[in-house]
Amino acid sequence: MSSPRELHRKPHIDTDLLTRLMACDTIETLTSEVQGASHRLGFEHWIYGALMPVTPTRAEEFVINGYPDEWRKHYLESGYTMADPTVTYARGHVIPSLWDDLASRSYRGVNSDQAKLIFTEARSFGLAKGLSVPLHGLGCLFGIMSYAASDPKHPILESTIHAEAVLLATYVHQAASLLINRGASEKIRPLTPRERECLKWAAEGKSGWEIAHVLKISERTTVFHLMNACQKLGVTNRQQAVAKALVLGLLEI
Amino acid sequence: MSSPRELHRKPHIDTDLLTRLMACDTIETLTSEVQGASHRLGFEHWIYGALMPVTPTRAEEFVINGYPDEWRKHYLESGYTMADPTVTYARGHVIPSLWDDLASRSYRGVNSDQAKLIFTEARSFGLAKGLSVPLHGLGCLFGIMSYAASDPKHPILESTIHAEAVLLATYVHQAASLLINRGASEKIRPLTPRERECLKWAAEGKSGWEIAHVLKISERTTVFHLMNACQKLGVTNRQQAVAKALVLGLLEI
DNA sequence: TGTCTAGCTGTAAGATTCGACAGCTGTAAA
DNA sequence: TTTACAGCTGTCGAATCTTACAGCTAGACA
Repeated sequence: MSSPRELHRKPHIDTDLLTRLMACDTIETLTSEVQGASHRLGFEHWIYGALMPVTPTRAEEFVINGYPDEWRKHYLESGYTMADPTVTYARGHVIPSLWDDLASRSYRGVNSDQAKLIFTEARSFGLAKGLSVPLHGLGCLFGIMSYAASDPKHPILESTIHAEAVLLATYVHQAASLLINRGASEKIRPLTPRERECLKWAAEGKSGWEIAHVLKISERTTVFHLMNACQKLGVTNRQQAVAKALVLGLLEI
Repeated sequence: MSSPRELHRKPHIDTDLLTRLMACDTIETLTSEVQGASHRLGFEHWIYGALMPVTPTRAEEFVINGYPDEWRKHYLESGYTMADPTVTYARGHVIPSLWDDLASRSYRGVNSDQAKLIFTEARSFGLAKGLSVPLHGLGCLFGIMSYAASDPKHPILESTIHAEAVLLATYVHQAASLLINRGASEKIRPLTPRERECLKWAAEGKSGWEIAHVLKISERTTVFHLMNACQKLGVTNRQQAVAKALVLGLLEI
């Protein structure tokens, strides 16, 4: 085994930074802290985005970034989000990837030519070498933290900066999650254990009569609990109740 | 901005390792590779676990580990999984945490005394200082990669080993996901666009009649599509179809 | 003691879904 | 040309769900 104590140097990303990030209560302060941390890793540019579900089939974006305004503007006006290989990559992967690697192969049938165009254009805006870190968890569909350096020879993979960028990404993800949830308007009254049980069995395809027998209560009572669950969730029927409870993580296994 | 090129040293976790991990097609070879990588980070012991959903409300564990057999045996026999603070922490967080920090605070009402007991016992088996990395994504409910060193003075936070442990964890998560999916028995025929549309609206609480009007087709046709979707998913009703499609990520937003 | 909540139960009418019957068009691959 | 499949449509009876009505027990809390 190697002797880590002799190999270490002071990391760029430490728990002090985490404390500062978690203390951010506005988008501006969080952006400023992330900007500083990214710079210390040698990246002039960065962007964090997360897709938060608002209904079972719709989601809204949360984005903070330290990208050049002109590039960001051009990107949005061109509708690049859906064609961006870093975004499609992040949806289905967990390991970070260099932009160079993403440019050469296409994921999920995304047009490879357009992918290369996006990276070429990005380079012309000063984003020469990039790294994208997929993010998952905390109730978001998926998220992404991308870093970019103007120096095409930035030694991302040849240094521990690669790893530190991943660590910073998780910090930002957690901090952003706090910010987003702080602004969450909809507050759902917690479900009772019985309501959760009934919803679970409903999600397993059981009818009211079957749930009643499993829980050894009357069918009327399961209807009662499921109706209460529907009201608390603010939905119109069991399908939607099951769906909403699932995406909100209310039916913990 | 700092000059990363002058600060870097060769990382312990690199893309060569990633390539080797992704090439593993058995639990044994994967375990062996992870064992080596953990050792290079100064950790004698490690464990990877993931909870994969098999139905909307049930999941099964996938675990590979390089823990002492005696400790693993005692852990399982004592039923520690549900009380383990690292596990409950991983479920709701994305940033890595030292065991020392987990021992001092309790999450989700987990008995703090039992938490401390687990860590104390672990130490007696040679797991003195530990780090747990939560993992999410790739269709699992949540996962965890824990590292432990027998040296209570292992400089986890004072070095970039902290960050590299996170990077390695994502590599293992991706590699394990490949292994798990390789053994996935149940293959679901892909849903047609119409079936997905109908399921989406069903998840939004719409009735067959309403979906028909939204999609400008007859009610009979929505019933037809939803019935086909139920057959493909192998479920008995719409509730279960919505639930299963959601957890399998078939209703992409 | 009164109020709140969780949990429980009943009847009944109307809306919705399920399941099996049967049959159409258009496109694309073999 | 045949085959396959996506998409589409119909009827009908039975099962299930939704939503009214109305009322019970037990424990927690002020």
